[in-house]
Formats: sequence, C-alpha cells, structure tokens
Amino acid sequence: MAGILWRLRNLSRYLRGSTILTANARFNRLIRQQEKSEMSKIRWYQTRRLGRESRLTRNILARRTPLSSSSNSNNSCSFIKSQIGESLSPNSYTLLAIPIMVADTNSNDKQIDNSRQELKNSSPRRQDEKTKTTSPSRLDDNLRDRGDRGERLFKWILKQRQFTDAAIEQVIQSWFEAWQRHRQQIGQFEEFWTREGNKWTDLMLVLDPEAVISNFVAQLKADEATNSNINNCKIAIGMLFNMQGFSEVKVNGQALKQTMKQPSSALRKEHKEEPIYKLDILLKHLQSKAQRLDQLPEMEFMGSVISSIMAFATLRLAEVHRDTATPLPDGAWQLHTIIRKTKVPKTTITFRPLCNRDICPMFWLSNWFKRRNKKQQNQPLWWHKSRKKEATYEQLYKAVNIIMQEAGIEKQNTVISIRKSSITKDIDQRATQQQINRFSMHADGAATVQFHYDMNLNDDIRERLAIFE
DNA sequence: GGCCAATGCTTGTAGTTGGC
DNA sequence: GCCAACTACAAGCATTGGCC
Repeated sequence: MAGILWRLRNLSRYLRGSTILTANARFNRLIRQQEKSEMSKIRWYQTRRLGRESRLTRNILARRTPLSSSSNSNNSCSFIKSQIGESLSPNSYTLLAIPIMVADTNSNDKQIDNSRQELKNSSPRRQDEKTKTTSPSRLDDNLRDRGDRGERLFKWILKQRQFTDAAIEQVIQSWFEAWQRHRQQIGQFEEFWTREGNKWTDLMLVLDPEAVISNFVAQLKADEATNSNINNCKIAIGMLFNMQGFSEVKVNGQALKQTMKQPSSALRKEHKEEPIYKLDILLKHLQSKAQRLDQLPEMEFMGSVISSIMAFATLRLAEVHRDTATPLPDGAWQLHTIIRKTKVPKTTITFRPLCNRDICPMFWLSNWFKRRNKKQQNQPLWWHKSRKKEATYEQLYKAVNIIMQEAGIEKQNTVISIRKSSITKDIDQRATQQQINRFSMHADGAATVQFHYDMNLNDDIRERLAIFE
C-alpha cells in the first residue's frame, strides 16, 4: 500500500512538473517563463553592456522591448503562438526561452541557441550550415557556464546511482575528445529542462525519456539549431538517460528515430568529385627548404618535418602530435604513435632512405634532432627549443600551415589535405588496392578510400577518353 | 602567445535490409 | 544463409575564437 501511495505521489509530481501538463496550463506557464526570461535578458544586457551601443544589443532590445510594457502578455502570447501554432498539441508546445544572442536581424529572424556556431562559419570549411557572424563579446562566458552545468548535471546523475567520485572520473576519462562535446550538449539540455520549470530531481521521475528527448529535439528545430547540434544533443542526452539506467529501447524509440531522420540524413557527407592539389607542390617546396636548413626558423623547420611525415606516412596531425621517434642503427627512423581510429591503435612506421633525400622524412627527422644540444636529445619529439617546452597541437598546426602557404597551396586546403593529396597521388600512380589500403591504414580500406580519396582520378580517365587515336 | 573550449567534419563500427 | 549496400551511432580530428 505504501508503495502504491509513493508511486501515486511521484506520478502527481511528474504530471505537475514535466511532460503531461494540459495544453492550457503549459501555455500559461510558458508565457510566464517567457516574460521572466526576456526581462532577465534585458537586465543582463543593461548591466553587462551598459554604454555600449552595439547593434546586437539594439536588435535584441528592439525585438524584446514590448515584453516590458503593459502589453507584455499579448505580445508574448502572439510571439509564442507564432512559434508553436494556435492549436497546441501535448508534445509540440514546449518552448525554450529565446536565445540571448541574435544574429543580424536585417535579413531574417533566425534564432540559434548555440551562438558559437555562428562565429565558426567564417571558416572556409564551414560550408554546409549557413549562418551569420555576430559580435562575440561575452558569448564565451555563457557557453563555458553551460558546459560546467552540463558536467555538474552528468556527475549528479551518476551520484544518484551511488557512483563514487573516482568511478565518475573514470567514466569521464574513458572519453577522449567526446567528453567536451557531451558536457556542452548536456548543459544545453539542462537549460531547456530548467527553463521548462523543472528541477534536476525531476529527472529522477521521468518515465518516458524518449518523449523528453523528442521534445528537446523539437525545440532545437524550432530554434533553427544546426543539424550537427541537434544530432549531438540527441546523442549526448540519450547517453545521459542511458547512464541514468534507462534501457536503449526506452531512450531511443521509434518516434525519436523518426524525428531524427531529417537532421541525421542532412549530415551525411555528399559524395562529390572535388579537385585536390598535387602533392608535388608541397614536396618541391620541402626540397627547396632542404637547401637552406641553417636559415630555417624553428617553426618552419618543424612544419617541414611534420609535412614530410604526413605526406609519406598519411598520418593525421593529431597522430603526429602523439608521435615518439627512435633512430635505428642503419640510419632509418621509426615513429611510434597511437591511431585511435583503427582496431590496432599502436602503430610503428619505419622511414628508410628515398631516392630524393631532400623530401625524405628520415632526412628531416635526423636534422630536426641535430639542431638540439646534448641535453635536449632526450626531450620529446616536438620539443620547442626557443620556448623550452613541448610544442602544443596548435603550434604544430600553425607550423604546417606556414609551410602550406609558402608552398602556394590555396588557403581553403586544410592540414588534413596533405593526407588526402598523398593518397590521391597513390591512386593516380596506379598503386594496387592492397597497397593503398596498407598505406592509408584505414580500418575499412576499400570503401573509405573510394569515398574520401578517389578525387582526381575521374578527371584523368575523362582526359584519356577524350584523346583520339 | 598559450591554452582551453566549442563545434563542424570525418570515419570506424555495428545493425538492418534486401536480393540472390 | 550469405553478402553487399545502406544507415545510425559514436567518437576522434581539425579548426577557430576567446580569455588570460
């Protein structure tokens, strides 16, 4: 009997707090939250950015000011209605508070809760998700805070399951880069959850996690979040509920799968023929560098060594950064690294002399170590002499970019393009499939190479088709 | 300038489906 | 039952902006 009462009490709280409110009650609460949220945002801007007549602030205030007037409710109502439609259905009326940062309102009213993505799209790589640039001021505080809250929520969930601090840390450490993504997306969910009027403890009362995630995804779509962001959020929150103890079936049901079809398919890489520069451009530049080793600044020298390694070992920059190097008695050099994307991550690559000494990784590695004095010989491979510390990933990245730009490679080509160009050259030179698979070290060699690297070959075939006897 | 964090892009893996 | 193609998921990599 006590058990039944306990369940009824929990069910009652659940009905009050999360997903099964009546449409009217939810609608009224949304209006109150909306007003409260808007007012707090305006206050935030007034205090944080007082005196700065930024266009961004003016835009936001211009759009939100009516909320502070006597016609608040009506305006707010009409705004919400326009967002969610006049006829509210139980699963479509959740509305996340309007994001603080708004892009240029001269064009459309695109609202993106995830403001950093707007800053990123100035890069030539960001081509699939069109967004606009906006003032970055104070944005980062908000995002960092969001990540922290996500981390706290994740840890809190595991603590409810009696995980010790050490056990929680081990769970987190089992991720490499993915954790940074998860904590951010969980933070985004935490914002959604609390703005809905829920508390963290209400998560313990959720009976249908699929509905919660679906509502969250629907809200992200309404806010015109990017497909990438929607997918990442879905993955992170699904993982969170899994950690909470829900089965995969409960978390990732058919309705959610249906909801995710569009953003998932939008992320699939388009298979298109795109040109890549000839690797020879880079190799010729390395050759010219080899003629004047003594005059090379340290960053250029490092960039040359890395470029040579990437061209002849098809390693990714992150893998090169993890490298250690050992000389062999016959003058060859071995690189030891961890390739996390393969089934057997520990990898050793041996560089032996090439016919062209000046572009050979062996030549560049041996000279890289010759620059050091005796004390520095045992320092890490990417030891920065002038800074007296190991070079960071970003420094390696900059060093390679220097070399690529000097070589005349167009700026839109990224660091990983060295790997692409190298494998493409192999294909051009009619290396066998087996050779290419071994060289590229892809787990699923044939399919991956065909999809990602078989770039210039079709042009070559067409050229040859066009030649008459 | 160095470091950190966010996030788009890439790619490996496992599961599903359909043809034979 | 086998196999290949397709798909979703998960996580690593690359790039970049902001803060100190």
